[in-house]
Amino acid sequence: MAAVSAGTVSKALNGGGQLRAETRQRVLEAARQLGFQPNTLARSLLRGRTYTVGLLTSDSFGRFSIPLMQGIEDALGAGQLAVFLCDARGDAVREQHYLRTLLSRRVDGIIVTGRRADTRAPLSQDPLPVVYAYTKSAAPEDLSVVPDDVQGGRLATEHLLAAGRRHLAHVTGPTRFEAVLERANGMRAALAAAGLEVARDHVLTGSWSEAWGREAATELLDGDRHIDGIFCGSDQIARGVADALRERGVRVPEDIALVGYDNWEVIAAATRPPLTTVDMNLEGLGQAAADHLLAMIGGMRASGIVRLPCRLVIRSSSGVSSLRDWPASGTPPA
Amino acid sequence: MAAVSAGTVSKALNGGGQLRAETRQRVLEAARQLGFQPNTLARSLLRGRTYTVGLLTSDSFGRFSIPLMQGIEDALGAGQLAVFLCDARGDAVREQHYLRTLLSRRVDGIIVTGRRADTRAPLSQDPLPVVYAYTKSAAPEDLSVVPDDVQGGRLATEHLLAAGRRHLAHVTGPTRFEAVLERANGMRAALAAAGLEVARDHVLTGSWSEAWGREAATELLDGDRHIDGIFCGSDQIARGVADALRERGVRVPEDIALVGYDNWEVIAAATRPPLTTVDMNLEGLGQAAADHLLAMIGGMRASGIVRLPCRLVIRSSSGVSSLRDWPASGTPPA
DNA sequence: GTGAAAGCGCTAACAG
DNA sequence: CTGTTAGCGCTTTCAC
Repeated sequence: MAAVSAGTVSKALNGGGQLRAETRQRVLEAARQLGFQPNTLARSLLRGRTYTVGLLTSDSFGRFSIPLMQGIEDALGAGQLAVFLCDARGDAVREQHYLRTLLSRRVDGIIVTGRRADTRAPLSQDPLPVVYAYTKSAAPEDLSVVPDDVQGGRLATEHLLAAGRRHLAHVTGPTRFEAVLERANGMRAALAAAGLEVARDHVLTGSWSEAWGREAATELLDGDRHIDGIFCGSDQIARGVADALRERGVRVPEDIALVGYDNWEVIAAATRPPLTTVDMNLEGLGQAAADHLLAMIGGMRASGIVRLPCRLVIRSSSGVSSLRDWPASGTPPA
Repeated sequence: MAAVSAGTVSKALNGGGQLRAETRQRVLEAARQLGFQPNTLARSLLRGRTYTVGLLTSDSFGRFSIPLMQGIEDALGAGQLAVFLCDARGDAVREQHYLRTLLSRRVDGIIVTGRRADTRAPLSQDPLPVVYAYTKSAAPEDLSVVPDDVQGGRLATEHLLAAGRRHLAHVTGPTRFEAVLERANGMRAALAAAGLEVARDHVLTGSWSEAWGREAATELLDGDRHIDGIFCGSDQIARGVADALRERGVRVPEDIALVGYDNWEVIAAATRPPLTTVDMNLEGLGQAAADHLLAMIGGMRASGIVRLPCRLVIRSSSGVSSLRDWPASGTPPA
């Protein structure tokens, strides 16, 4: 239509080569009129790069995957990379199937995500850049990006200490989750730094549910323990605790200050009073993972475990009003 | 390696052509040893089909998108189709950008999803199969798959009627959502069928939040209304209502039976008492949308609005114990 | 039965 | 400056 050869069109559209401006205009105009979209497949075939990455969830897409995916999409979409979605549902066979699919589609790299930040078996796919996000690869030569749950636990505890609380309890989830241990360790570290420690019967482990939160709160009140602050391993637990306390006539935060974990908006904001809680900044984590992957695709080698800091979101359950510890518009330090 | 030509390899791997069994074996063995994965791009280039579809969320991936995506992935993954993820964040410019990307990548079709089942502008992309899932295209020649919210409202109401309740109220979300109107219409229809109607001051519209549920419950109790059943437009609202009722000494379900909407497990199951609620079966909806898309890719023409039935999930808030209205293992009628 | 050749849509290198 | 050629990895005729 522009009466030029295919090669010339290519140069015109990609801004390359030596072309007369008039010719370039003519081609561009024709392309516009025809609604011409260059065929990415052909280009990929030639270049050996697809500008596509695979997103492989080992567990189903859940609440944690959403912000993570947004962050990943953000970081990759800006770089014009497309994302292939693969939900293995925790099934190794499905995962293997998806892995083959991604390889045959020649993705430039893969991001593997989990439901909890626990350790998992590596993909063992030598020639391809892989980043593990919100899950840790058991292989030390892999790169994993996870939230720093020790720091998160510390953050929550320091906040309670800053609020003048000295008799803290911890109500958390099942000990088989690494996060449970790490958050508790963070708590202990913060207490130790203040010359305090947490009594053995002030740490209650159970499930991640509200029901467990209510049960644990009851147990804490029934014993003869003096408690003025509770750090909960999740917002769901914290909500259960808050409900049980209120129904027993214990005031939050006046009598007992409360800090949750996850910043699950729909839970944390609806709790009475709204929960101060630790935010793992999963969107930032997704972005960081994607950025690392891009670097690896670019030839950079990287391995080990990158821990990203959590931040505290302050609402009223902790009785301290102050700004968030970093500005909402800012990004967490990488 | 198998000492045959590329053409022969192709026939061997794809099971086509006339080959000696021994040759085929030799090729297969060599492919296995080499870990050979045929390059899907090259194949797509040739066939003119990519076995890939785009998933375009107009709103961010949220709670409703998860089951939807699972259903879509299920239906497509089984057919060996891959899914490109595009999150337009409700931004028309981003959406346009993604649309171009998908076209240049030559997807076989597109599924457009929304956050609420409301009407949206069509993609106006003539030559490509498109299905709208959990959102309705304004163009009648497009195909949209949405939950039947009128039927959902009817289901909830009939259940309350079956529980012997006759004085029903409705606490729901903002009237700008089509679902709010449709669910209310379903309620009215069910009541009319029983020779009843709902008083104007028994329908309270507000936001989708727990706080609104609490506020509305208080309002209902403070007025001099006799109410023995409340149908709530969402589980969050229902939870707020349940909390407020309990705190006012009203027993659920003995004094007032409660039915929610969404079957948002984490809310519905944690409510005291656990909520009977309407499930829109979004996973099934995703599957149906994907199946329709496959049919369209296969050459079938289809248009209009497909409404999929909701089902009732019975817990204790409605005071009726019975089986779900269809077996958990079954699939909803398409 | 198997190999050789052409071509999917594009771009890079080289001619002209 | 622009056109021609070759080739990315695969499948599909068509000879042999």
